[in-house]
Amino acid sequence: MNTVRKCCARETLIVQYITIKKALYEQIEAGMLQPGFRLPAERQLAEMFSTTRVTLREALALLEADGVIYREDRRGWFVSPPPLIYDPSKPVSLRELAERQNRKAKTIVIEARKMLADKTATQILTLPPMQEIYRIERVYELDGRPVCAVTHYIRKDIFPGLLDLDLTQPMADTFGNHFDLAYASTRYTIANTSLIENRAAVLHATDGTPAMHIQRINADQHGRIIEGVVEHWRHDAISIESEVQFS
Amino acid sequence: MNTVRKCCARETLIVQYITIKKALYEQIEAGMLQPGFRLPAERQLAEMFSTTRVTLREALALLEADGVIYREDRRGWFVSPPPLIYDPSKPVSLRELAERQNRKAKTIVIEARKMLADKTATQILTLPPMQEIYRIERVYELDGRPVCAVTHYIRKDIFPGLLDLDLTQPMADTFGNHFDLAYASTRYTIANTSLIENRAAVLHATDGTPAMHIQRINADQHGRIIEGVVEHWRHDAISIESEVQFS
DNA sequence: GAGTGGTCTAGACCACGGA
DNA sequence: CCGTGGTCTAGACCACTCA
Repeated sequence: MNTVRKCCARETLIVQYITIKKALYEQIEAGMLQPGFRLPAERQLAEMFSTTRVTLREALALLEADGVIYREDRRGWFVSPPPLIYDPSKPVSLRELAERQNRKAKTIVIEARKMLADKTATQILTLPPMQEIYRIERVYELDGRPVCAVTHYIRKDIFPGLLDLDLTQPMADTFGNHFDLAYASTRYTIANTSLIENRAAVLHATDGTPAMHIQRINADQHGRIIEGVVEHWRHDAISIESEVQFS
Repeated sequence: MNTVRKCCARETLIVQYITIKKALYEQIEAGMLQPGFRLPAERQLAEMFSTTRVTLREALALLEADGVIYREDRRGWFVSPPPLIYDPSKPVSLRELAERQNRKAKTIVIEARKMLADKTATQILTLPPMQEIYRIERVYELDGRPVCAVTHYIRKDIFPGLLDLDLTQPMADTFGNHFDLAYASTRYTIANTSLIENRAAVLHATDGTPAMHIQRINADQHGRIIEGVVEHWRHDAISIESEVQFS
């Protein structure tokens, strides 16, 4: 048994899972493995690298953290497609964004209902207590892969009857076409989290999958906060890019 | 032995490491554990939750992914302080940013040298081949904790003698005071990665620690690209927040 | 020098996916 | 129904940290 004993990343000693990570990475980068390609079974890979599944999975987790591969719950590991370039400072719908980058986007409605504003909603929309709002849960698919779980918190008093409209459309379009309101400004927050429970499930992800959390608070042309959006992206599926002029 | 067998996150069955994660999270949120507090030893925690170190570490990894705790290489797990609020669309130095948020920032120079532009530098600065540039590696400390590894790629022809100046100062100040140049626009990219090797070492992090990667390409008032900045933040230490008016 | 985290082994059972 | 990934056990050795 080729038991290379090592420890301590510090001294550039031999760390198996780093070695394995690099080996797999080279294969992928060299274009041997195309986006969407499924890696061999974990037990098989473990044997190929003369190690155990636990150690192998350390290497896979690293590649996942770097956005090189991703996991479908219980289905295996796949090579990540290039990320969608996303500019949160521009009011462009996902559909438009995807089209411009020659990707196919699809929006799926998971749930849409009227509800009493919970803590999150009250805070985001700066509401008084006991307000009714609309909450819409959707999933973005990119080239057939579910990559983002979105929750919209929307002012019910401003958008009466919203739930009767086609909720697979970009929200900005619906707001514009049916209510004559447009996004005039947005405040956004980006941080890292992990997917759990329902959010993981709708993205076919395992509990604990790393994700990028984007929250937007949108105001209309009258300066009113009309909507809060919380997005959880599979973090390999997205890259934030923006350009700013300083005045 | 309380061997709660479970499987599959899907059905909300009992998953030990999720349970443990939540238990620890509650303790922390309840304010029982203050920022900077060191968690008990892994073996101790494992025993407290009647499990093994491997499973316990799954739970810790989840909390780490959520930015609730962080790891100092070989020293243990600590409760994360609140993140620094960071707006990449504003030309504010880290020093100023930290001060405004009542935090203490310190910049440490790791290495500063003249070098032939490598692939990254050539690409970022849009240089012809075989150009000499300055590369400066620094580390940001926040309240005494190293949280960000920064690499500056700087046009040598535009900033002659830069290396003789005080490189612990904010780069914008140095550019302004000594060369009469200011940042006029920036293009930035945000993505996730993990820290490895040197970058991990300077932040006292373990190989594979999740990190936020921010790259900025800065132009001066004459429209020239003068500097590329690559930052790797411990991802619990930072939260991106910005506000935009659409025109 | 004791204790801790970093890394690794060699197994195991379960539930789900897909044939 | 088989193979796979998801989860877990019960150990082990090493190098580092810190008292």
